[in-house]
Amino acid sequence: MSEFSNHLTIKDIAKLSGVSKSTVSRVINHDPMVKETTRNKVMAIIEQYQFTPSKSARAMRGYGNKVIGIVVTRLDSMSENQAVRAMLPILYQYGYDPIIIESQFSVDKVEEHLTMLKEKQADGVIIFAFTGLEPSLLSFWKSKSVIMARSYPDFTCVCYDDIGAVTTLLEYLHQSKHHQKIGFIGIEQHDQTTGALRYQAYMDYCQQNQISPNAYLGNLSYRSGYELAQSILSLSPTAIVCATDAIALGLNKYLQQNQLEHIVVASIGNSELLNFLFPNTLTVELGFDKAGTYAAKELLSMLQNTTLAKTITVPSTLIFNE
Amino acid sequence: MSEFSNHLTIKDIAKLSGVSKSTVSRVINHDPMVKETTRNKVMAIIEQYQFTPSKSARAMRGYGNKVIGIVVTRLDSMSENQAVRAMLPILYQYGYDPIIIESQFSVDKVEEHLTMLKEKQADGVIIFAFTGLEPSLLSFWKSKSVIMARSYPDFTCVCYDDIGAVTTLLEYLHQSKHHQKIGFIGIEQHDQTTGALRYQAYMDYCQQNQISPNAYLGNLSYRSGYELAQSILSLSPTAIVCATDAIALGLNKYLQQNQLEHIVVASIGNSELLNFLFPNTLTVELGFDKAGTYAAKELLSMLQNTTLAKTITVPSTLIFNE
DNA sequence: TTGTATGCGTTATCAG
DNA sequence: CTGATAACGCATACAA
Repeated sequence: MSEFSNHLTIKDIAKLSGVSKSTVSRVINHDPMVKETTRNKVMAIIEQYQFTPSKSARAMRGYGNKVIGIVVTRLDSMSENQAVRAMLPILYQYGYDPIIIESQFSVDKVEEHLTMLKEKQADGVIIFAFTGLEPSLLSFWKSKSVIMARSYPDFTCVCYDDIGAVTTLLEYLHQSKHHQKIGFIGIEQHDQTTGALRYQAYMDYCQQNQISPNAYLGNLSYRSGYELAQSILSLSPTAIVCATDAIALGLNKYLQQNQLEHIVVASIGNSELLNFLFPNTLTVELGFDKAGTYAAKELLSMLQNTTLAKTITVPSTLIFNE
Repeated sequence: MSEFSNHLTIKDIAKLSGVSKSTVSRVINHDPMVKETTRNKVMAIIEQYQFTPSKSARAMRGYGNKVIGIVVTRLDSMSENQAVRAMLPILYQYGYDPIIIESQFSVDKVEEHLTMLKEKQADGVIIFAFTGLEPSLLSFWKSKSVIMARSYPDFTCVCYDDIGAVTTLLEYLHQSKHHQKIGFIGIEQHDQTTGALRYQAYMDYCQQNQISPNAYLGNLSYRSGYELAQSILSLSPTAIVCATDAIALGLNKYLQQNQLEHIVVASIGNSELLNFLFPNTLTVELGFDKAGTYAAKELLSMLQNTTLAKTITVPSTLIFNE
């Protein structure tokens, strides 16, 4: 009767195989103390009935329902995607269920998702930060979270080397290739990292090396790069550094349309697409996948032994296309 | 003593607020039968101690740990991404935890993930199919899964209108624009949908309309489109249909380099990128987001009342760029 | 309206 | 080596 309810428990398996609940439990948990023959007997029944122990029940007994939340800004962000792809295998390996959520750059959504994760009693969170996200929101998670792409005091963060990336590009263009007139197309400064940090790095380098700055700031889109191209060309630079691959794409398109392909374009990202369409672009890679790996491993170690907060900066690397 | 262990239970809350466990439970579950005053009393304690009932324990009591697995081929696939983004909000709304996994086009990985989900007692699965994936693998999930992008008998599937998309493009080029020499660059036929189906649709249309076919098949990459461009041009087509946006990108690049921009390019996908770089490309949209919505809703209704398997084909729509 | 007792499916402790 | 039995944290029929 009650056996028909499709949902078998160890109790049923016990009855079916003529042993006690305890023994079934032992078999399930690979207790070495059970005799070969009984183990086989029980295993047979388990296989036959396709039995799987109730996850909820064993979770209650400590065999944790380990889940960690990953809050990305957008699922289709190339950079975050790469980082997430690096995290997942690590998380799985340690028996965690990653649940991925989109914030869509909305603080409200983050809050909403965070309380949801709290209710679900998630063990930890990885959050991709964005402009406007205040650390106060995250206070509850302080000891069990890692923040991506931004550095907050008292939190564990994994950052990209925005400044280093820009500087590397500039040094290469200026010192190795002897460009003197180097322009910059970036993102408006209300974006703290991709915007302000990269712009500042450019301005700083200019000042320290007596280069007269030639910079324009727009937004994250391809179009922005395209539209700002004309302005920046008025000072006839021989090289232009772009804050992102998307901007470089737009710029390259403009240069191509106007037969200005002798101008060197440099950018940050190293996306496959840019590399294919405009292989001459000089690029520096920020290390998104490495960042993902760091983040996952760091969170895991935080969850085991309470380590103290630190900020990891992933090194950027200059790419030489063949 | 034992109260210090940070992990409070309703028992503790009960003691703290001078009521019984049951009453606390009632408050938590919004039982309307509890008196205002006692509710407030208990709520106060709950707030004060930031108490959250054990997820696992209440899961065991039926307040289910609803989780559904989403197996994508690659997290960074544009099309799947779009579909997934449409699914998530729906799933959340109904209290399900989506857990996203990558198959990386490997049957073994799918199998591995599927048993993992089975162990976790996931309630349902959405799988993005790929060439080589056999329905036999999915037998266990038959009544609680939806397959994306491919149609298997006896399973609930959400497919794209590959044939319709190609036909729409051809009809427009041939009948409205009177092109007579229309080429095709596709994917090799071992890919059943993007490859074989779209190719067949092209061949069929050619045969039915006395167009002499001019088709080449490669792989999914930008480069493939670029490399096949030369071959296809030998028959000097006036329009070329591409199986995907990526191919169209490659083709467009070749045409641009060789000043052949008078040749009309058509493709399937309608990605923002292609639209920006080569706005003259004629595109048809497959409806990835709509597919995601369908899939999620369908799975949800399957999980409630056991409906019978059906295949939904998402209609494609021709896009007119301004 | 509230408290008591019981059960959910496991695992852990202790005898046997 | 195995079998009773007591937890685990919560929900609920039943009693008060």
